[in-house]
Amino acid sequence: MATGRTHRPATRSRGIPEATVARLPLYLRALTALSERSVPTVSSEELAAAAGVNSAKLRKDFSYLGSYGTRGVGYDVEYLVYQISRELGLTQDWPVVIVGIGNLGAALANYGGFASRGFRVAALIDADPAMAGKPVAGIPVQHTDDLEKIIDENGVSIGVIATPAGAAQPVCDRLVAAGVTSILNFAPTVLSVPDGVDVRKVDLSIELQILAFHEQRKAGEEAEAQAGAAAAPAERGNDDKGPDGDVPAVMPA
Amino acid sequence: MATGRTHRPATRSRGIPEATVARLPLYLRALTALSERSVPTVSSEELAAAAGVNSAKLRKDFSYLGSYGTRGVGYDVEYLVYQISRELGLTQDWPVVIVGIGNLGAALANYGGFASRGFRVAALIDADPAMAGKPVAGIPVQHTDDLEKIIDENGVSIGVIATPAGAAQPVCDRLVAAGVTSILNFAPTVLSVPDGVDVRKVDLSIELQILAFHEQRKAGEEAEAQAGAAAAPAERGNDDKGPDGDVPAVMPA
DNA sequence: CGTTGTGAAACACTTCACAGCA
DNA sequence: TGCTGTGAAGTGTTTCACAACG
Repeated sequence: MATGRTHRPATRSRGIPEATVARLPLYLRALTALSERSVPTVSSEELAAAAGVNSAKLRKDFSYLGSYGTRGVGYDVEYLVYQISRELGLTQDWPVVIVGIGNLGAALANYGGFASRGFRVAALIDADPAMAGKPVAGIPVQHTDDLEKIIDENGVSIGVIATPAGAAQPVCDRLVAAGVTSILNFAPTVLSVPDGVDVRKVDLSIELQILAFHEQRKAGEEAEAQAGAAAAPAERGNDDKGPDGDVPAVMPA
Repeated sequence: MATGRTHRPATRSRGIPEATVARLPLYLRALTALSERSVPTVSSEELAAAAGVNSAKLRKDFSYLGSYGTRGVGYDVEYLVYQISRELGLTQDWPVVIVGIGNLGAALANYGGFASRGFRVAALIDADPAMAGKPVAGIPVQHTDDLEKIIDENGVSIGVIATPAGAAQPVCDRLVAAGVTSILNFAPTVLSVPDGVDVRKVDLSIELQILAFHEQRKAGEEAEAQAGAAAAPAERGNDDKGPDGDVPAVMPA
């Protein structure tokens, strides 16, 4: 996962577990694909496969939303798309600003997945005066000086930070002061925000580091297996990282 | 989510919990910053603050690695940097290929956070013949046709997919067939891979959708509080004397 | 002292397994 | 009959709280 929370869940939603919320977009994506293929209904088994989870989890997740299925049949695709969209708040329009229009900011501005889900890039903001006025993804870049005005005039409550690490906290502070209450942070730094403001982060290098950890472990296991260990190879592995392996670092006493 | 499961007692195995592994890069980043400021030691409290977690969790996490602290003093910064790096496998060089050199791929190629942590962009690959030979981030783009050869010659085991959704699975299949065993997927699609291959995904729009969910909830609470109205329809059974029932958060009346 | 390291308790999430309904 | 919805059991994670120790 690529993400983190800053402080308490505060209100534990309407009883919907955070883990479930995090999967709703996944279900929505799978359902949207089915909808485009005009599939009328889908079973928990099929939908789960399409979303990459197991069916018991999916049914449990849906049970938090309500009883939207029909026993013996499955779920109505269109209806479920609507219910999940509503639950996620995607039936309304969310104006978003992206701050920091470098490579990543530009990629985000161009990313089609936003517009198609109720997110509208209301403005692009960058500190470089040379960028001002230059269109990126068809939207003219504006200067940081006008940040507060832009937030205010567009009623923006969600901000995306794609600046260098050093600029992230000051930008964050200004966004929050201007009324933004949700922030998606791509800068590799910990942001501190007041209570009531949500921060999620995406750190590209963290994901790679986690992969490297498992990759290293695989290599260790191979070597070990080769060395003659019997090591029962797990039947039925889903996605599985074997237990031990790897050179002993320190045996915790 | 590419997470593993360790069935089997694992009594003595030094299995580090997945949640802990996911935080190690965070600690490492904080420690690196301290190291650059030549701070010699740090307490769990200070380091936890810098990493954005609480100190008990941090100590517990470190306890899985070994006893690297000194009671009454704290942790030696340099030593801890080394231990965590080693644990994550960052003391070795990881050649990585990026497939799909659009906006996002280019952003990734330019991202400094990789190189600084043992990841080396060994090659950039794109299906567009017009891109071939064009340097991005100083690295010439190569054509998809040569994918297998590139993987093989560079001993690549980690691949990054930044292609459009439709191209992701075929690219994934080829990467895996060529020997890649860890994949970081930016395409908004579920990849299926054989056992033994790790996939982690980063979906930009999913993060925004999660924010929208919470944002909507905030707005709802506000309105509710203001209207002093009693709660929502709540069309679902949910009796169960479950954990803590519904959370206060909203002061009704 | 002050801070780590860690059992034990609390909590969160997942999976099982099957009753109940269309 | 086939599939949903869900208690209950199982597993993983966080937090508490304090003994151990430099």
